[in-house]
Amino acid sequence: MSRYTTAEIESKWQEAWARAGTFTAVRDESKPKYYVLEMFPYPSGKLHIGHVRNYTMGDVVARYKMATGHNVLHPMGFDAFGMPAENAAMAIGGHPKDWTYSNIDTMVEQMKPLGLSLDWSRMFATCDPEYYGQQQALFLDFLEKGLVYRKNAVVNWDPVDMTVLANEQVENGRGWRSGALVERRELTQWFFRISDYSEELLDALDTLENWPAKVRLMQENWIGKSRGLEFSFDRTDGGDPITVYTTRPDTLMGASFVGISPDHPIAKQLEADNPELAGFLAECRKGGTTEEAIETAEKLGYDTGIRVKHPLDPNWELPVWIANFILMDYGTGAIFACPAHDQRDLDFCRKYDLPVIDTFLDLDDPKPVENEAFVPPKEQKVKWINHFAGLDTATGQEAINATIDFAEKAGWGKGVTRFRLRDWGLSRQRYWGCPIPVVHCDTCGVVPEKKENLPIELPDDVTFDKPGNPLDRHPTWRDCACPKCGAPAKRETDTMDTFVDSSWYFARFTAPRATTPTVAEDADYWMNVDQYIGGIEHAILHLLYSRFFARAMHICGHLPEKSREPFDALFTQGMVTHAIYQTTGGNGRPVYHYPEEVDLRDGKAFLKETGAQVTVIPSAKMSKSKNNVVDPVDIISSYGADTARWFVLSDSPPERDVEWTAAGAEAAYKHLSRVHRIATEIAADEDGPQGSDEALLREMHKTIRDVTLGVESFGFNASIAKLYAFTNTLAKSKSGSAARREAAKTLAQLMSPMTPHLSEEIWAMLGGDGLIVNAPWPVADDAMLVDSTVTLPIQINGKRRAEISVPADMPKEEVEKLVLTHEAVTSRLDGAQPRKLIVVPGRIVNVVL
RNA sequence: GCCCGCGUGGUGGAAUGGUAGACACAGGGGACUUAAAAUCCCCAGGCCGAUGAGGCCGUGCCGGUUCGAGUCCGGCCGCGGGUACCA
Repeated sequence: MSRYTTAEIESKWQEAWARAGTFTAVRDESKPKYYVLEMFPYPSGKLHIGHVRNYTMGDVVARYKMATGHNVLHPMGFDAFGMPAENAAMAIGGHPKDWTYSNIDTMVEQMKPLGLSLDWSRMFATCDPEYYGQQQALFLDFLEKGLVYRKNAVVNWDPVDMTVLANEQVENGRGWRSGALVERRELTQWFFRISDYSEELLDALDTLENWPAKVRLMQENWIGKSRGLEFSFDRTDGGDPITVYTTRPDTLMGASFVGISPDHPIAKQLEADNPELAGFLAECRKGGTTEEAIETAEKLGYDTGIRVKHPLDPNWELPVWIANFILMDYGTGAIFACPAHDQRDLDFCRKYDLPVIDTFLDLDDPKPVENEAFVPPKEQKVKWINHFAGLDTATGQEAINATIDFAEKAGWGKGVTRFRLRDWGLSRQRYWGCPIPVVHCDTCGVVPEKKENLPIELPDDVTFDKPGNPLDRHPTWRDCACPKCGAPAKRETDTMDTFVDSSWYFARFTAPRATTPTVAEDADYWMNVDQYIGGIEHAILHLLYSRFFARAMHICGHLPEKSREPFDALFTQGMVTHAIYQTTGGNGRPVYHYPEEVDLRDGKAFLKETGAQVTVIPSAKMSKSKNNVVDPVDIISSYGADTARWFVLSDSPPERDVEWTAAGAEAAYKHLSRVHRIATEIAADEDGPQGSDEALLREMHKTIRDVTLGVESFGFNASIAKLYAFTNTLAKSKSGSAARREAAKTLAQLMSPMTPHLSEEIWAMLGGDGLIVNAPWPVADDAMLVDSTVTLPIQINGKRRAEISVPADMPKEEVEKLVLTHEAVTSRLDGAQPRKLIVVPGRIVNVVL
């Protein structure tokens, strides 16, 4: 009997697919196209079991679509620019380019044995000059269409290293290398005008029916459309009025002070001749730029001494404070505070002893605010105190609308719609990214490069021995001629955010070698991505930026109208986690151990070498530094690719995190061996016993239905559970050999998206036509799916007490009669009539006593 | 802080508002074997009961809607993701 020898089987079929060119995508108008895409990886150097899970899911979809008659595009590439390459160059020497390409080679080598249905001929890395040169062309087109501009924006500034830090390089407000306190500093940066598309990006979310609702909701909140009132406070000193924006104008009678951002022009103006204020502002500018850092920082305030008049009462004066929690980026950078109905304002007012004035009270419990702000939902009716628009009881929303109307009629304010979404800053003061193709000329200003000069390539001769951007200190790269006047000029040394690279790679895959960003025929044929698969961590930024880019590319003629939304369906998969094994070293610091160094006994873990007990931290995200990363190469070499694929799909629902266990991998291998053995037996048993076929074939058709449903709805774990069950049925079946042969072939087909090599092997063994990868997907016969009898559970007062077996089409009245004579019911009814009898045909019966 | 998720046996998990725990792992028992491996069969949420019949409890916690809630609603707790320069 042939054995399940994975190495041999897997390479054999991979060669067969390669010879047949099975996965090379070619335009073919006679078939419906299907574009499956998994978010491409960052080339960290090692393929991670999480990658295996992600790509296997995409592969299941791709192979299933092939089997259902689609012309499939399933490409792969690398998101290859970014900080880790520069960090590696700083830490261990070498060049980011060499590090990156060597990592890519390694990862491709690790990916190929998985037998993924990828069209490798389309592969590229975003750091290929052929790719980023086309990205520079896009940038120039965007510039021409007014989609890019420059303005000031704040960055994390390390005052010791004299360099800009990424948010992740700021730890507890300090630079990760220098340890210096980080400051927020302004730099001139390039921006994409994504906020011009706020309304459209928001509205179009409704059309993305095949996206997870949670992702649409997150994007909706991120875009953050709000309606509010904009108006100005007049200053008592005659200075320029202070314009504020508020979403709660109904609370104006509870105003306590006017607050402005530390970055507000008034603050900056006062700073010049007020050293005390300058000190305060310096304090405000400490720390990183993240929203989290700003929101959770201690609330600080400074009374500017400026006073303003309340718009509804000229005798009411309010102080103007500078407060560190007010963002210059949102609204007008100035607010009025209503402490009674905003916890942050209340905390601030209590700290600085400012008045707290109630504007409305709870209908049921009308007590004034003390240390907890009263913030009811906007739909809740409340009791208004002295409302200027004459309201008594009304909801917050009604009051907001009434207030805006009132202010507009009175002429002192106007209702405006604002968005939280800010323009996308793309400048990075780093080397390993796509150079921004512009030149700074003393006479012409900022001048775009000529397209014929693209790509503007990164210079290779750079060093990372000093902090900062090596492009800035490169002796010759910066120097160039102005494309406009020819005079000596300087290149832009900022490179692009790596989110730019990943915002259009899906379009580039449709024509990866073209000398323009895209080619109309290819983009028209292959776009949109029919199924996009990736991590939930990309729910907002990557997906929102890509949606913007698709629109911008359409405007510039690089994508068709239909691609304004480039991803028709989105699926977000969970992470693969693994326990962390930790002991404490002599210096009291944690020491992390690899899984293979640890023995598991009686639910406890011990070091193999010393026998010392190890602390187990369960289900942590795999991380190189914690030594809990499982290398899929080991699993593939021990058990084969099909086992790795089968295991990452089984058990956990794809959208949820999955815990990797070696035992699970071994069990998956055992199962696949069993399937191989069963198929081998059936293949050898051509003239075996003839038995009843009906039951086996019925099960087979139900399995076709259930597995298909699972694959179509990303319920791969459910499909696999059905395949286990059907394998058990087949193993025990006493059916005739022809029926068993048909069942085994169908089983191989249903497994083929998950375990393509084993399925090809079994298909060949049982005399299937051609390659299984080209075989049409089995179709369930409806007639075989209906059962003639059903089991109905009988509940009494909602608790299951008995069950009856009835013909599936038995009328409700007959079921009721049967139930009322059932012993479990009569004994409890004790002669009385039930209060209610609920019969859900084919499902359940509930008797209410 | 704010936004979005998730929470079910020893473990991973299943369950269109309708029999909670399918399927699998680990575990226990048995068959085969000189023995082991491999394979095959059986058991298995907790408690009470006798290992039976049967009963009670049980899907993070508290409350609600419903004939019926793991599922829907409100409030908490815990964990995870994002928070605009990690990708």
